[in-house]
Amino acid sequence: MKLKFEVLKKESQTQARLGKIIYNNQEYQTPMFMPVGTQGTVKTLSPEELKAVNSGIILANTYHLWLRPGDETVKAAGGLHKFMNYDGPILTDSGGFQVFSLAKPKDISEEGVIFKNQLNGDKLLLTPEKSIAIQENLGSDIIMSFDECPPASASHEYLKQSVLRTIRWAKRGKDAFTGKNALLFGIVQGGAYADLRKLSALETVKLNFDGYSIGGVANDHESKEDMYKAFAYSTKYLPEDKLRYAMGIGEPIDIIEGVIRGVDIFDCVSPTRLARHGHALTKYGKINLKNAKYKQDFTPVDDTCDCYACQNYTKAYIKHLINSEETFGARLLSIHNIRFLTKLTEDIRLAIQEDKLLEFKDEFLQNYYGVKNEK
RNA sequence: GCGAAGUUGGUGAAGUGGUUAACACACUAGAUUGUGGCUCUAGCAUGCGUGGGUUCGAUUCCCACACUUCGCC
Repeated sequence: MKLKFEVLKKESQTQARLGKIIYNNQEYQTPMFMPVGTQGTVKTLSPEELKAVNSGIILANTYHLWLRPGDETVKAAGGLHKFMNYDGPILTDSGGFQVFSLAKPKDISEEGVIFKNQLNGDKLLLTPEKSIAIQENLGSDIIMSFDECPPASASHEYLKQSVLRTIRWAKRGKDAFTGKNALLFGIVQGGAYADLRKLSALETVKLNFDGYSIGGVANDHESKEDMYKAFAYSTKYLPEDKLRYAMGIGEPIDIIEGVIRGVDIFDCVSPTRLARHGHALTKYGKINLKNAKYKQDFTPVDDTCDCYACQNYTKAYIKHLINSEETFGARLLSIHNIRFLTKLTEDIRLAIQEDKLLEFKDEFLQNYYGVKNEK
């Protein structure tokens, strides 16, 4: 079934929107944070645990599932939902980010991108058409166009050529898309340049996608200022009635600033990756449970949190698990960190409802970056 | 009691008559934004068993003592 989206309310002080997604007879609200499950699993969490932290859409990755187990296998299983036993909406990345992170410039051509299969060394060609076909085989609900994601530090000229190529690729992908059961998103690129974001957004919107992504952000150590410009310059030209998705964004402050600039959905590996490295997001900032000061701290990770980890376990115990490389530690912290971000978006939605998003931001920042939690 | 070998940071250990005692693990702290869980960065012995001697200079050479391990009574 196709996912439906509608905007319920616009906030009075900012560009923020409160929205609703209907999927599989379930209702979800935006702004939303989406955990990443690259290989058909949000690392260490079961689908039941995802539901328990009030997670909605999750991500999966075309490139990884294409290589293993193969999209044909997932299709034979009845699609990714059945394969991984998850009945919520699934969004798939197109492999575009892997163009950025894995391919060398010489491997990128008009036809597509040549990858070396990291598992066995095979040479593989991923094209816009192929990417869409794989995503349809996977049974994705929200499909991404295959884009080129250049570093933020790239020159204006390079970024312009990249934007134009991404638009040509978007058109090819749209033509290949069957449109049966999924939404197809176009991707806006253009770094932090107002003219390029405008060009990219307007030309992509002309192709009439079901939603729009903002790509090329949070890479290459760009400044936050540039990231926020990229948000604003992109959403300015996007239709009001379609979902807007900031790709790869997940620091709490970046989510808030994105919402303020009209972004609806965000994804990020950070809650689960930070968890595996022993870090926890808390109301009073990010803490590192590897730090010696938590050795005998028998209080919860965040005493304002309602998650399974905070309700049942202490910092000292989770620290011990992390130090001992026990996977249960990573699981507890992943549950907590994802819950922290889904709770953040719940609070953001409430603030939009009350037209108090800027006040909420100030209060959040005061707690998160202000007086450090020393106890 | 006699003989042999050996004593370097939390651990395993390298090393040299002369500025900053290698490396690894552990530990301490930091990084991580469309995920390899990989990883990366930085810190970590003012001192080389104790005392004395030789020397311009000793962790390194010599002597004594202490301790450890092994062998023999």
